[in-house]
Amino acid sequence: MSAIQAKPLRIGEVAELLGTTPRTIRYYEEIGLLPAADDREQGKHRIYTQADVERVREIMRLRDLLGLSLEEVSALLEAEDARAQLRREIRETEDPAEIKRILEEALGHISNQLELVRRRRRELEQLESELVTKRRSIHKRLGELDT
Amino acid sequence: MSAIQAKPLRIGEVAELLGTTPRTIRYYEEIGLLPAADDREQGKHRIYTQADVERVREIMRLRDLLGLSLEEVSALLEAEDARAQLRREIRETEDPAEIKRILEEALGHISNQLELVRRRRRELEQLESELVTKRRSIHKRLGELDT
DNA sequence: TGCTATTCTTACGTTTACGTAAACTTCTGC
DNA sequence: GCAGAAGTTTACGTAAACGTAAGAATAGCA
Repeated sequence: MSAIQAKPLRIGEVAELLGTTPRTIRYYEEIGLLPAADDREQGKHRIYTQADVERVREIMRLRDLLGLSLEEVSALLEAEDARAQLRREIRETEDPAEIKRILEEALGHISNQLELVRRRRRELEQLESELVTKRRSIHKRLGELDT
Repeated sequence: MSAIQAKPLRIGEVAELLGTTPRTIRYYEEIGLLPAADDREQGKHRIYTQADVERVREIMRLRDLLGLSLEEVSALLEAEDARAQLRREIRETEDPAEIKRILEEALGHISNQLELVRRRRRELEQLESELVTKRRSIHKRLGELDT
């Protein structure tokens, strides 16, 4: 499974990949949405892994698709990060009650997100069906025109 | 069919109905998104019909659901208004070629919107299925915990 | 008719999410 | 090892979409 680690990217390449700008990526780091590599010396170039790219993509997706503010995205991702951390801790825990608690909390978060996404999807479907109806009506009139 | 014309509303009532504020509604009028009743004298209260409410609702829907800027919403609604106007003119036109042209233009606009909506919906569905997968994996682990 | 809640107008303020500029530094290819 | 492209830091700028405040006017109601 372990994919070959793609070559590290620079900020401009990441930006182009995602259809955004370096400024945006720096900004996300600035407000804590992206982790700042703590071993980067002042003035040195930032480097990004594939995982970093995915994270930025995820940020933009939540921002655009769900219309969340960056602060909301932040809260959401922090919760996810916390869960990821806990998942690592789980490996060292033997207490099944504790594991269960952690998993159930994660479940709660995911269910909440899912609710959000589903509500949005339903609203979009509503809008879509209204448009389809409109379109059909136009088609009908165009058809009548030919008779 | 003709529904009883509900009583006219004041700006605060409209705002509450839609979960927004009077300021927002005035702002939409200010930038031309909402028509300004031309018979309202300076200082008099604005009054809104049910149709007005629906228009504001539509604006907010396009804004939130599709993530359009108010300028984009404006362009989109102006196109719709123009079509509505043309539909009225159609009744006075006998030239079928002209009618056809108008209808086909409308069709184009609607199809564009539909594409936009569908793309968004598909993206949301993608996100949704990822969340479902995550959730299932957690459920599975919770299940294993009980054995 | 008077009271009070609501609205109006005007105008400046605010937040979010970056854009832009400048002066300097780091990388990378040759 | 150097030229040029890309990146860094700092700091001010900005556009969109309203928020807010003040002073005056209006509208529904007792």
